[in-house]
Amino acid sequence: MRALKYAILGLLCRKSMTGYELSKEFNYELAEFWYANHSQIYPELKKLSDEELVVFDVEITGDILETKRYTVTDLGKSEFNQWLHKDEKIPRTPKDPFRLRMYFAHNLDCQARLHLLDNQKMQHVKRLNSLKKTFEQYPSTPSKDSDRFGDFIVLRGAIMREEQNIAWIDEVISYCR
Amino acid sequence: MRALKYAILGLLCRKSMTGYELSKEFNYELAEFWYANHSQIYPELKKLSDEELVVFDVEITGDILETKRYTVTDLGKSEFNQWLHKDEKIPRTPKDPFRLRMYFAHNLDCQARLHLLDNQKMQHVKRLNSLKKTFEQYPSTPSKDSDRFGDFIVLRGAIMREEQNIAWIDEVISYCR
DNA sequence: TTAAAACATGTCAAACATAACATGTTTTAA
DNA sequence: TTAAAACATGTTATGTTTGACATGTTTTAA
Repeated sequence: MRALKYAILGLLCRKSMTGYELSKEFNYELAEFWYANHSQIYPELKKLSDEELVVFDVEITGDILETKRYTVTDLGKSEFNQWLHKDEKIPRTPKDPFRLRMYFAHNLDCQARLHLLDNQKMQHVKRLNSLKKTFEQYPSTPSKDSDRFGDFIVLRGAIMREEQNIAWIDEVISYCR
Repeated sequence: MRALKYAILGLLCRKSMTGYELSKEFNYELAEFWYANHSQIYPELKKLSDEELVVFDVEITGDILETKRYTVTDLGKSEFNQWLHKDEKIPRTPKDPFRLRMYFAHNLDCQARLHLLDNQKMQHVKRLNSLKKTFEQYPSTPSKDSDRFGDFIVLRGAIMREEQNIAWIDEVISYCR
């Protein structure tokens, strides 16, 4: 499937970027639905370059520091657009290590169970608050054709996901009392 | 982290099982939060056996078909229980290829976008209905100490997750019109 | 009786992902 | 001026996951 390939091509369709900049995207904004670290990104960029889906220019920062700025080619744009139109079967539900633990919860006494649940809830609440803070920066829904639309909807999705996670934990807590 | 190891140990704590039976668990019930296919399970069972966390007896089905029934040892039980008590940092949000696509939605015209969204929604509705059907088989909430409690809460979680997925898609559809 | 489905256990190659190793430059703020 | 943080690009080892290859037996239903 090579999702990383298309994630990179999509980002480069917006604007030319360096590997380092791409890496930051995956570790911050995009992280709500995709991530990759630099040890995956640099080799993938090389591959895309070999396939002539991207090209790069070398820039000099300061005196000698070289950085490669990648730009998507017409071929790259075309492959990206083809992928973008594809209907997809929904994947298997993603793995969830906490739910795996809770699946075996009957082996835990009430106190231990509530301890784990409270800890998870706290973390999800924290994440939700940070997402909400980011969301406040949108004064209104961006136009459905602006490139901020994508950011907006996935942010809304992340908020809904966290709210749902918390609601589930609350429900389990109520069963345990 | 070796989550599969603990998933298998947890299942074997309930009752002794063969690799084939474990495999079915991962491809049906457990699939809402964890999955693994037999090509992972058989090697893992061998490893657990080498580590003396499980033992097996060979049974004969029919005339000659050999099956290995695995049982967790005291050491296995102890390691499983240690793992079960562990507080865990919530992992990164799981990857979601459809949200990745929608992140780049501004490159698609309205019709193509709605086509993809409708298609995804349909699949999630289908999955939700099948989950709800399974849920109906629970006349009431199982006791929090029975081993059906785990099944019950993760099933509730799966239903909530699908409802949230559908709600998100509906919201995005409404923005696109 | 026979064909299909289910049972049953394994290996292997490729892809994907993570963390650590490796090396250096530039900017910022104390 | 100097130390820390951020910038910048790579490789390597390890572990996880998937899908295909491989081989056979037993049960069920047409």
